[in-house]
Amino acid sequence: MSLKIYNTLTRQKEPFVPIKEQEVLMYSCGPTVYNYIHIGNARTFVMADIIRRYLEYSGYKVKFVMNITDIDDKIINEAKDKDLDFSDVTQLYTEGFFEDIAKLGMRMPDAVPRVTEHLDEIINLVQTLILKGYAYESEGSVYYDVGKFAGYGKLSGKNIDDLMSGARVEVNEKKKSPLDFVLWKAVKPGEPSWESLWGNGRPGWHIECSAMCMNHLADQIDIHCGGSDLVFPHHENEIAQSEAATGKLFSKYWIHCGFLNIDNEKMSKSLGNFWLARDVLKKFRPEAVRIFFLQKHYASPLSYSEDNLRDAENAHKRLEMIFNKVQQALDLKETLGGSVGTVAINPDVEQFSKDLDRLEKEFHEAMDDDFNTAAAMGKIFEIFNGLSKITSPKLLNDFSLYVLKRTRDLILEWNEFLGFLNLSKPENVSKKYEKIVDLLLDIRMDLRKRKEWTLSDKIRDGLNEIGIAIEDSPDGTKWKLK
RNA sequence: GGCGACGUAGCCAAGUGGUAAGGCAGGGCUCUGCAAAAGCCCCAUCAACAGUUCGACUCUGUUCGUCGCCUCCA
Repeated sequence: MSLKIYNTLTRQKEPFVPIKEQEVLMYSCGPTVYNYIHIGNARTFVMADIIRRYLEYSGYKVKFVMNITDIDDKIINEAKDKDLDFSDVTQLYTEGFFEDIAKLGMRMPDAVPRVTEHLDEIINLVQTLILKGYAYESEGSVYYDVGKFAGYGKLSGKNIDDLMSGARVEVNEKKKSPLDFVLWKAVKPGEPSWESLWGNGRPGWHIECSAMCMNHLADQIDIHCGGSDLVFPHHENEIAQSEAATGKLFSKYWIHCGFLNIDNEKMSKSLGNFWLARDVLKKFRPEAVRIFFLQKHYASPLSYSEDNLRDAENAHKRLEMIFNKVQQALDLKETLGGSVGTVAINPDVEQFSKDLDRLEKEFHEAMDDDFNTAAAMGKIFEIFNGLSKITSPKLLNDFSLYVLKRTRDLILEWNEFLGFLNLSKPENVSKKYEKIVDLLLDIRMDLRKRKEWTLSDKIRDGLNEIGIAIEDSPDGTKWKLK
């Protein structure tokens, strides 16, 4: 089975066929940097990153661009409130954005263009639209003449008449039609501005994405993505601008990520019901956040709650534990220099091996079915459930090790785009600290041998209180930080 | 008002015209000085009603409920 993608433009799932074979040009609308991103924003960015990396895993060469909008009303307002220059605001939150996406395990896009570095391209594009008759200048501003573009509304399924009748658009005498949107805003006193053919001003919202997309990718791209709230007007307007300017189809596929809801309402900065990604990440590990996202299809709304995050974190802990057991079994073989018993093939291991073939196939089918990560995660949990049964040291032999290694490698490959495990080295606990804990456990072991339970439990409870969990097992006592 | 999405176990959530993945929580058991951890096992008939069908949770219609877009928003 090959990849299918739900395309907002056609309202159906379609086979994915890029414009150029094996090469994918992909653009995602990035943040407007007037604040840190919230966890709902993060969902969209993480899903775009996953799609990008899954495409790479599937063998495509992907060029992925995500813009940063670093000039707009909200930024100007934030700068005024804080009595800062607008560039101080954008610098702060741009850096914050990079920190957040790194923490979330996203890879940097191939390019992260900023609006303020693309004024020439934007002005040229606006000029092209004027020359082609799709835009007009009015008192130093330039507007897009929506009525001139025949395909207006094709992405969002709206038509101009409906939009007119239900118009909640502000009346503006400078515009021919209330639906016309601004490409270039004439400067207002005290606001940052740039020179243009129409006097000083700044770009409107929408035009920057068209300009930077064309500049960093091409007139025609394969995938354009963003949150569902961008379908109208942002993406609709991008299409109008880009296609009017080039006469070509702008993006072949449009992918939209569902909202993150909170208390059954869309999380949004304007409603004030949001959690900053960085604050969520203080409470929950990044892998838990990713699993939380992955367990629901990207296009559906997802409910944020600490309970849901906690569930995902518990699930992650179990995956991590089982993965570590597999890793330990494989390490053990290296310790033993490759010679482990040649016990007869265990039926459980054999069964798992068969299941794995099936689950691997089903995993790929799920991912190829419009990036159904929820179903794909189900397969991963099934694999881990099977794994937990066959990591017992008693079962180790050449066959089981072969199966474990194959599974481990598969998990590592999938983790590359899903990111449900953290494979970086655990935080270094200082050697002294380790030795002190080991010493205490050594003493406790002696006490236990003498059946001095009160004292030995005192050590256990004391350690537990300061965040060190003790587990007695037949192989000795283990400890870990909680 | 226009357009769209959704309603699956205590919670989260896949999926399908032939009798429901997975996660969390919960229960039982094993191990164990106790505890913890881990392992094993158990845990739904798919909002309601009507219709199409040999057969529907899956198709059609109606009802109820929830949410989103149409204005800044990932």
